[in-house]
Amino acid sequence: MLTKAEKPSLEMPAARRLPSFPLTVDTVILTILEGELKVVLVKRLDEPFAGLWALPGGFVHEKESLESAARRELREATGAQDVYLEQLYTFGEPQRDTRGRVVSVAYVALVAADRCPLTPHRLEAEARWFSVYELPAMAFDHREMLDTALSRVRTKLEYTTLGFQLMPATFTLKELQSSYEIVLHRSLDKRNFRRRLKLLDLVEAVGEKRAEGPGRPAMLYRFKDVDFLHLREKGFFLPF
Amino acid sequence: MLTKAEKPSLEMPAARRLPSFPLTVDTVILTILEGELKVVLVKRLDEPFAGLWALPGGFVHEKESLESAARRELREATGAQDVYLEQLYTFGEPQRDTRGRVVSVAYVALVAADRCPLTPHRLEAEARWFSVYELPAMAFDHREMLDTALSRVRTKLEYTTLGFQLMPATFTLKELQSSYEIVLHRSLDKRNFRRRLKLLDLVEAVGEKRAEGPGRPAMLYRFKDVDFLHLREKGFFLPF
DNA sequence: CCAATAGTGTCTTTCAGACAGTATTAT
DNA sequence: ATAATACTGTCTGAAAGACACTATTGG
Repeated sequence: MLTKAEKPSLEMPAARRLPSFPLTVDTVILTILEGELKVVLVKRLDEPFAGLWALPGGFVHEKESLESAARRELREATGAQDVYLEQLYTFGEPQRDTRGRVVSVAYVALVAADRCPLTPHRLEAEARWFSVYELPAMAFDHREMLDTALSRVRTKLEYTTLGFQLMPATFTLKELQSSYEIVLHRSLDKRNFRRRLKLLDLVEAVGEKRAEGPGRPAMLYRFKDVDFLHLREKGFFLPF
Repeated sequence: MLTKAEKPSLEMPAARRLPSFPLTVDTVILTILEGELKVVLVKRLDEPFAGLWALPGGFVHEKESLESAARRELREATGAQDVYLEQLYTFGEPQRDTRGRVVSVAYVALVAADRCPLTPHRLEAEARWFSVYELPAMAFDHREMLDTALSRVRTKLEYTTLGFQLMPATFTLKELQSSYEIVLHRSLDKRNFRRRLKLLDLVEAVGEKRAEGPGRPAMLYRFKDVDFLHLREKGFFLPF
């Protein structure tokens, strides 16, 4: 564990050892699937809370950064790589894990629907997408983590380009608006939504979509390479 | 360290022990003093970085929550209690501490100028208030922590009642505006500032202030018990 | 031509930003 | 009366919110 460095070592200073704690990362992985905001949960096989559902997470390795650990969990749970990942909050109540004290650094990830393996799975445990409005009983303080994540994402959606992360490469404006509505859990006015998109100069048309059902086909759009300074002037930010 | 619980224990599951890490909390303690935004730094006596200045911090005890640990550090560094304290970010790069891997949970505290002991001191080390614009070389990644804290505080100042925390119980509108200007590091228009205060219904007059210098004396104000729902309607929030 | 969905423009209100003069006090 | 500081009101432009009709397609 601690490197036996030449000069000062964490083992030396006091006669007694420093208290140290196992560290975990837990990731709140969100996507939009089937018109709903969904989160990945895995079924626990081991105690404590065996049989309950939990956020994908695991212990931080010796020489791994926190974000690397979170990305590792993300990859194991969904196969997704290079997706948006943000540190959320650190949960460290002494009693939060019944086995002993474990501190957990929670992360949020947003993945685009088209980059999610349809059924994420790990070797160790069953994993499923759950609607954030139809959640099973959850282990540890994972429900609190999820609530914190939703609150963070909803706030940031309004003044950052975070929403991009949930979309496939091309999409219709209707689909984009739906995503916002699903995350924010309220309806938006179509004209006002589009007016604002135009004002912020966030998207550009790429072609026409063949209609899937009846009715006029919608234009396809993609996100433009955003001009950070331009956005800031309008009180809009990148999500990091 | 880990409780030897009856059933599952963190020592059991695998044959090899789980990696575990010493955890520290570091607190960015901000106040307004002498017309400047200041932060408490303590001079390090021990390696690593002996002689450099650092944020007040220390190891998390066995059975202490993270916030308790931060409050303990806050109390040791300044004597302040019952002040605003918010978790900021967790810094966990494997190489951030040269002694070995230490993960640090950073907190921000805002203290009112009249609640700061004039010269904070600890037994172990010299402590001083530094202007955030005239900083000495700092240990570890503490400079990054401070920058993160400033960014957080500035953002929250604009849409929360966080600014309250920097003020004494009563104050003039001029003083309040000065505090905002000092934190935000830009000047504000007096009339627009007051208009907004009135709109949000944040303060109430309590009497008159005896003039200290020449000129018309200013009214004294205090913060009202804020109506959370009312604020939310106006896009304003409590700071937690 | 009908059903279904995509796309667009205007009015009103609110709020932020820029800006200058009056009021009260001590000397 | 003068100097110093406190206090206040208006105009303008930008953006948000509310709201209804036209356009394009397949059947």
